[in-house]
Amino acid sequence: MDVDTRLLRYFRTVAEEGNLSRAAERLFVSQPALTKQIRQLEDRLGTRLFTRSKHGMALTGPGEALAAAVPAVLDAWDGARRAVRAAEAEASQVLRVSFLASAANEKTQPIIADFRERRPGWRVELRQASWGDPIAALVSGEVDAAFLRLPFPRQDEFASLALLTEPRCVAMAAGHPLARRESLRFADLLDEPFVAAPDAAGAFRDHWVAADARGGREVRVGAVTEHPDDWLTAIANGDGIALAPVSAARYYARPDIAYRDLDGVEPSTVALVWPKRHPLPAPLADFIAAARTHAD
Amino acid sequence: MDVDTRLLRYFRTVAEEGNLSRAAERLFVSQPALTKQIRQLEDRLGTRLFTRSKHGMALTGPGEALAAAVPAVLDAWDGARRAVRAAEAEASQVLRVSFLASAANEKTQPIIADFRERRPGWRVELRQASWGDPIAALVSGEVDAAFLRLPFPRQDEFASLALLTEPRCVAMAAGHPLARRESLRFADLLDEPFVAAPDAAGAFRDHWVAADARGGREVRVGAVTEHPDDWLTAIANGDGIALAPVSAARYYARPDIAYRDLDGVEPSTVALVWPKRHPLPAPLADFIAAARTHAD
DNA sequence: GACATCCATAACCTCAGGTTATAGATACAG
DNA sequence: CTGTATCTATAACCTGAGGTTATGGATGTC
Repeated sequence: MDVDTRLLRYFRTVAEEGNLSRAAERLFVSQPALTKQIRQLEDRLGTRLFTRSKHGMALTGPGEALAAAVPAVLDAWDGARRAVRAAEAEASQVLRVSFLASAANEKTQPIIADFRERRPGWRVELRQASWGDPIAALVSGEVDAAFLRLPFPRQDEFASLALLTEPRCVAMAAGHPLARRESLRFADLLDEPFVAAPDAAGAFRDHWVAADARGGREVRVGAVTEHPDDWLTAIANGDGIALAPVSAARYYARPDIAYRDLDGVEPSTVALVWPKRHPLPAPLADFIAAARTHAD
Repeated sequence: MDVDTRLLRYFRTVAEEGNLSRAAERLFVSQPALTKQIRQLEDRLGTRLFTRSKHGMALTGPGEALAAAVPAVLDAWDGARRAVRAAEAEASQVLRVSFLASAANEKTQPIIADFRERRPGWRVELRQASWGDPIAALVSGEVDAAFLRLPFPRQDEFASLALLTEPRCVAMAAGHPLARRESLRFADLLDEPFVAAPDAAGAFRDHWVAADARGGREVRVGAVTEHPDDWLTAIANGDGIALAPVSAARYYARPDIAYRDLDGVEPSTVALVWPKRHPLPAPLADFIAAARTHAD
């Protein structure tokens, strides 16, 4: 009997949740799709994996046996994909790094140059990460590392090296009344609508609306964006204001956007992020070593 | 990225064969289906796994990395299924055993009774195996063991315990001219058409047409059958004759079939067969122990 | 007893995994 | 040098799988 790892992920999530409806939400499929898939897995294995009740789904003995065994299957496949990726990097001599916004600002190119000195013939391919899911390419193995700003989703599952920290400022439409002032305090902004990342970004989004500096008050959301271009456009249109690292004034200078110094919010830290795994592929280890020499 | 183990088996077979057309034959799919699936795997992994030429398919570096890693994935899934099956046997207290024809003849029931003494509350569920692929249920894990006659396909991949050996006779239509004789020599049968198993059964089929006793001459095939009922019908109809264990006269007695003693062919051995694996689930180990006490 | 929440089924839709037919490329033999 | 054989790739087509929405049945709680 063959099986798709998708089906095993479905099973694992149902086992963890104990409830089809919640598991379906986590998996971004409808509940009937999930119930059908779980039933199909049971039919093909020829045994019940769950008992069903009003309280949800409880694992049977065989279900527990499968729940114990599934991580090994999924980990083996993850390992296989990583082995393929490492071999492909070796063959093509390309390290893939995803990034958000301005990556590591002015440190980006020196890091890459340092790496190329350590690995003649190699190059670094930079790829834009999705704001809604900045670690997707890391998780899937499409990239080897990423320049991300702390915090990011599932941060404890990855290793990271802080490269630089810079203050955060506020970005607003050039014609915004507050744009007349050279400097602002965060307290001045509590009632302003914000351009924010999607809810799904969790702590990442909280960080960029400075949720911890609001004394429990909810942020007013003027627009939700997932890409820097959309983010800039929404700001320029006056849909809302946004916190930004001060380097944004350099990397995203536009006549219709004003950046103003800001007190009262935590600074922003850029880190190089990579999967927690031992041993690391040698080229990735070299890239990390190069980054370390340029870290603050 | 998710993957189906079917796709990994396709990849592995192509890697082994180095040729899509031959791999497609082994996998019982068409060559265009296989080329499409391999291409899809490459697209999803984002790298070439094979180089193509007139000589066929050669693995690339990433392809070799995947070829090295795939057994771990497939073995992990096999292990998961076995764990589920063992848990299910434990929960239901049922041992599943497949068999061909008359299983272990008169030894079958004493073995089962002995096992039930060792494991009160347990029972044995007997399931007919396919003649064309007698080990399918063993391979898939649907059964825990099987009563099979030696030789059987992929025999070296399984453990076995010979239970009994009996002479082979010849079965023929009751009206067959040779039915007048009480006893025959195999040399008398060389020109007779035979009722045979499918070619795919390999050594199993060779055994039952006594290929090794024919001095290199091909057998004349009067009919190909995959089930005992079809086999008996073909013999009774005079489509051909067949070698049979002498117990067939007891278990498959019919007025329209004559069984005659035969000299000049090897006897037939029934064995209990189970997967080579350590450790064995305790219930299966008990069944094997029970069978051992009843072996010749 | 009404409502909320759980899983299951029905009906439907789109696309994936297979087929056959055939094309293009290339190596080899005559 | 040409024809043939054999390799992989593509096109067109078909059936069934994996998803959806709508809804049903069961059950627990207030």
